[in-house]
Amino acid sequence: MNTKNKIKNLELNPNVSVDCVIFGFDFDQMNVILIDSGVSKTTGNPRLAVPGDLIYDNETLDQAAKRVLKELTGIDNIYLEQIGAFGDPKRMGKESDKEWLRSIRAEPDARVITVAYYSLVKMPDFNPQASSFAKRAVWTPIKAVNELAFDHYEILQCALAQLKRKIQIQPIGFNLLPEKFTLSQLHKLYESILNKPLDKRNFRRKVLKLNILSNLNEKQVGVAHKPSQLFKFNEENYKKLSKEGFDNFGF
Amino acid sequence: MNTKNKIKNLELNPNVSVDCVIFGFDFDQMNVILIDSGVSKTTGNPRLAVPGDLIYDNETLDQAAKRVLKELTGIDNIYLEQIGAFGDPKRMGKESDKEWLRSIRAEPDARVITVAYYSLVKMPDFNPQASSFAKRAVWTPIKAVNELAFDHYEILQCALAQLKRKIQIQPIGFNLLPEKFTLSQLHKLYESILNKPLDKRNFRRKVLKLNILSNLNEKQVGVAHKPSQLFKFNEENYKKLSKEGFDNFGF
DNA sequence: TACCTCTGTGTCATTGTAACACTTTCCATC
DNA sequence: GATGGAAAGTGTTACAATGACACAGAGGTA
Repeated sequence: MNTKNKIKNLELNPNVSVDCVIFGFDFDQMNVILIDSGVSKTTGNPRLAVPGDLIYDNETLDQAAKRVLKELTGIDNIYLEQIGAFGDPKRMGKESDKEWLRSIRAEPDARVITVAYYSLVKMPDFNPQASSFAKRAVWTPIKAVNELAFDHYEILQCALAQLKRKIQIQPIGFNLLPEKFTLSQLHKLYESILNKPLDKRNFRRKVLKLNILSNLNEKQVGVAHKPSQLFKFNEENYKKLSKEGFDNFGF
Repeated sequence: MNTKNKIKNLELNPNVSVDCVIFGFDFDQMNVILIDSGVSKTTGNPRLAVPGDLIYDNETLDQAAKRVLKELTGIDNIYLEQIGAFGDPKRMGKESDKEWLRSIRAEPDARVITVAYYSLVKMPDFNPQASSFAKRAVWTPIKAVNELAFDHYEILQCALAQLKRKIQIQPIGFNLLPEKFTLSQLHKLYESILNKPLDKRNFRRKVLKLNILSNLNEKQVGVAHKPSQLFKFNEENYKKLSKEGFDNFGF
């Protein structure tokens, strides 16, 4: 019998955690927020991970993901989408993982399954502020990520795969750009996510035909070349389009 | 502190379960396996659910799903794909759910999050045999399903949505048909899953162009109309096609 | 004023899609 | 053995989407 106080319902559930993969784009490449919990005594390297922690028994998984993200990075008010559950019994088996868990968990040996979430945010609007057991929380270029704690590298790869799939079906890319953006920026974003070059003319044709961009009739200023037109995402048109059974953003 | 014996590692984890949505096709409509755990004293109706139960601490989620499915229905040796995690704290809140849980769980009030899986099988090859706490395990037409225990109705709807998405990207439909099948059967299957009529000639053209069907040069026998050609799924061609970056089954 | 850099644009050939109706083949029945 | 029923099987056409491809324009910098 589990001795947790089920009446208070304010206790951490020792067996279920959530992890949040937060993507941002800096006009050059895709980035992800990682937390650093200090140097591992086992490996001598920083213990890097995606923000995540145990859930409370009285919150939904979605709520837990939002709460944990806020507690560890200060980031709030974003839409998180579930990736799936990860539950290999050995997912926390590395010695450096165990060392970390002993320092933060009441039951460091408990078997934990985690539910992963991801989200896309405008990088400049979200400056992660480390707190709780995170010593630092920083935007990291995805290409520079190699080893992460637990199974977080695998989770990141799943998140990337889901992002690729999703961006071909829904115009989620706009979450990653500022209010006003150029077609070139959008173009570069798609190339970064899909990790392949896309023909400029064909890209423009296709994205403009969708009719979900509004030309602001403003130009870039202060650039050392022909200034670009600025656009914004037209939410009303997108909603109309969605209702008509819109389903193809494929590039 | 959780008092579970973490050394033995052979105890059920009270907080995590798996549920399995198994689809089958009977040449007419889509079906799903439901278990019946007896009549609810609260509602007077049978308690129907998708097969599911708690996981053990020493098995992966995938292993748990396979084990649970086998224990409750006798079905073995199938590929299960994860749908996602469901973790509303109120997901087991109905009185009839609680009544059921008290009869089968050591900790009937524990908060349980569940990880859902789905699979497609050839219906005639799998006759579910109820065991464990399942009194009956039966193929049920999806259209006839209305109320299920816990959040299983929601899980079923998610499984259906995933099936629709998936069948447009991968040729998973063949798992639902016998070795030898006719194009009309395949056609009807797609119509059943996508829940909309598809033009016969266009469907045939498209599916034949993919070059993943082998014409067996055999005919149906004993039907009261022009007999149909029989085909089988050509796995080698499909594998070739996948490698070349095949990504469109869309209808 | 020459040059650098990125913006912005059109055509054509090919392929995919959606809509549409009649003949063929087998069995069953009379 | 003739008739009818039931599903199989088959082509064309108009239209939309795709992919490949190259050069002039606008602004800033040196």
